[in-house]
Amino acid sequence: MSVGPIDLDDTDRAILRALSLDGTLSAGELGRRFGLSQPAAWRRVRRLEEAGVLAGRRVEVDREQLGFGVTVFLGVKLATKGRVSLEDFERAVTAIPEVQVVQHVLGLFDYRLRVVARDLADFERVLRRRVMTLPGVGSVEANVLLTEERRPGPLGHG
Amino acid sequence: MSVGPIDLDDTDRAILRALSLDGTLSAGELGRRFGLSQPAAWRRVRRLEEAGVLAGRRVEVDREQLGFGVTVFLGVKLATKGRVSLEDFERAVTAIPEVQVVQHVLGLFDYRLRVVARDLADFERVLRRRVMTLPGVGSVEANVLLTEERRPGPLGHG
DNA sequence: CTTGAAAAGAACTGCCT
DNA sequence: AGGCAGTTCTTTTCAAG
Repeated sequence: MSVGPIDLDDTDRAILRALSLDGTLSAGELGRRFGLSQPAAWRRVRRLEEAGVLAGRRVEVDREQLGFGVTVFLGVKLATKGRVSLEDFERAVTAIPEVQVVQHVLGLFDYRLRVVARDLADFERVLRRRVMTLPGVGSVEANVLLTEERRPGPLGHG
Repeated sequence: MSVGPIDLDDTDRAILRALSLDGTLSAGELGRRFGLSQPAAWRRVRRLEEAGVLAGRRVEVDREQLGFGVTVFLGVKLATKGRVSLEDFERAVTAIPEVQVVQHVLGLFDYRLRVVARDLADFERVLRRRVMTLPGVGSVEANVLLTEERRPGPLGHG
């Protein structure tokens, strides 16, 4: 797999930035934008994929369009946190379909969950019947998502 | 755009689930998996795109491969939260390149940020010189990401 | 819904500077 | 590294059942 440190030049970073916004861009289009031929752009993309920098391509599903208008972030603090209880918790939380993301974290909480629901009443059902009954749960804190903005993020020095 | 409620059948949901895992799947491959011809599968994908359910295609960039080994979630509570201070905060936070996601939330915190850094020393620099100096910041709480698992999430009833 | 075909475009290869 | 030319595959659309 990864054989060592990959160093990117400005063109690689421009390609990554463009593909982060629109994953459908073809090698030809990338080449047109950044002054490369189609094969040259294609070889750069393949190199980024082989290096593991481009880790995969995903579609973004708009949950609002599917009737899931509520997104809540839960911070979970476990009551007991031995090795076994972490595994129990992770296995159980993975079985809740409304949970989109499970993050094991260090700090005030032990886990952070991204949960989607149809509305607040639906969320309350998930919280009471699914989350609060998870094995080892101590305290749970919630934040309801209002708006979210994703940014390109850093790609290294230029 | 969206003209009303879109109802999906089991095949649509199967397609969405498959594309969430691998956005490169062709219409032909989707048809093979779910018992459709290539044009039939292609028409379903196009319908999902036109309905806005398939909101876009993105590449996933592995920040670890680029030397950003540390991801931290920050919960930010504002000291003053008038309309102006929200806008000031959002404009200023957007200018920090290390900030990947800005979420305006309701609850214990006002904003949640996803921040990436090269290491903890680098994160401390971002925290002290960039985040703590944002306009209107009250208290900041941090959780360091250990592991993260994304799941398909709910797509509606069957 | 299906199959088949055709046109366009994207991906990929080899060779050359 | 990059470009050019060519081949192959997929996508996209259409015709017809």
